[in-house]
Amino acid sequence: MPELPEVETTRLGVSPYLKDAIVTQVIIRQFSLRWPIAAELADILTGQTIFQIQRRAKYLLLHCNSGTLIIHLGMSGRLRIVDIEAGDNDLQKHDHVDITLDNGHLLRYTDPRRFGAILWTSDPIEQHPLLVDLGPEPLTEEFTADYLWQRSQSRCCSIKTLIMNGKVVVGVGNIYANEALFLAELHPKSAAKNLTFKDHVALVAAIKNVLNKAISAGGTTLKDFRKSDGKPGYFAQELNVYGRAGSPCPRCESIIQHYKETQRATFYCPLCQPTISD
DNA sequence: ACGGCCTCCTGACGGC
DNA sequence: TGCCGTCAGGAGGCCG
Repeated sequence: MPELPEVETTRLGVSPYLKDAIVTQVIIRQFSLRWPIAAELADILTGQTIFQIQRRAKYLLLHCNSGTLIIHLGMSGRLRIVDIEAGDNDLQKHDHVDITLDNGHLLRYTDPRRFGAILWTSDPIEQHPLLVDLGPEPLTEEFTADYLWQRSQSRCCSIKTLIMNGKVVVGVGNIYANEALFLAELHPKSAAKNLTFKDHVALVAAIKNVLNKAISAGGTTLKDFRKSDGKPGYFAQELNVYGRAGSPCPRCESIIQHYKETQRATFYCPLCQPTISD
């Protein structure tokens, strides 16, 4: 589930419970995630106060007294807040980590595919190897058409590959890359360097637009954030092309096409998103 | 430096 | 019903 809007929704949902809470206990049931959870994590984290919950790209950063807990949800990760008293009853398959707090709640990390990560660092967070080379946040003023244009000029890759590259801009996953290219009326395969400046203006606006809308839609699920596990699909009815191969384009009713672009499912409208020739 | 392919893992779904 | 192949929202690592 987690693309940037999901991670941001998660941050908004868990922050009120985590902020200024003290960790009283850490239970790790499964150490084997993308990278192994440090054996000493429970000892390190217990007793720490969580001061601030930040998001950078798709990483959640829990700033504590003596360092930062880095959480990534991978493809299938979720966080939820559970009442301590309900804790054992609520336990489900793939609930790998519990972080118990002094306010009667615990933060529970679930991840069936285990592509996610939970890492601790006591170094300055911006220098962490996973974060140091990341591009700008798409929803900040740093991410402009001028910037993306400049980053396109030396590239041979497709525009879709470019906007999904975290060193260029973070947080644009496969769904929103597809959707943003539809809104900007650009073929995913277009060579980045062949697009005009005007194309970049449209694309940057489309990326910001689709991410903001998805975050707003996530906000509506926020209400039942503590209930079950907020089913996905709340933004699904707003998707124009993703997952809609063979269906009519919502704009012109041409049939949505489908292919693989660097191993990722890619969808486009052949009429609205014309091919750019080299 | 860059682009493309592979990989980690479980679960859902479609075809036979 | 069950078995098997295919696919899935991420992204680091490796190779050319």
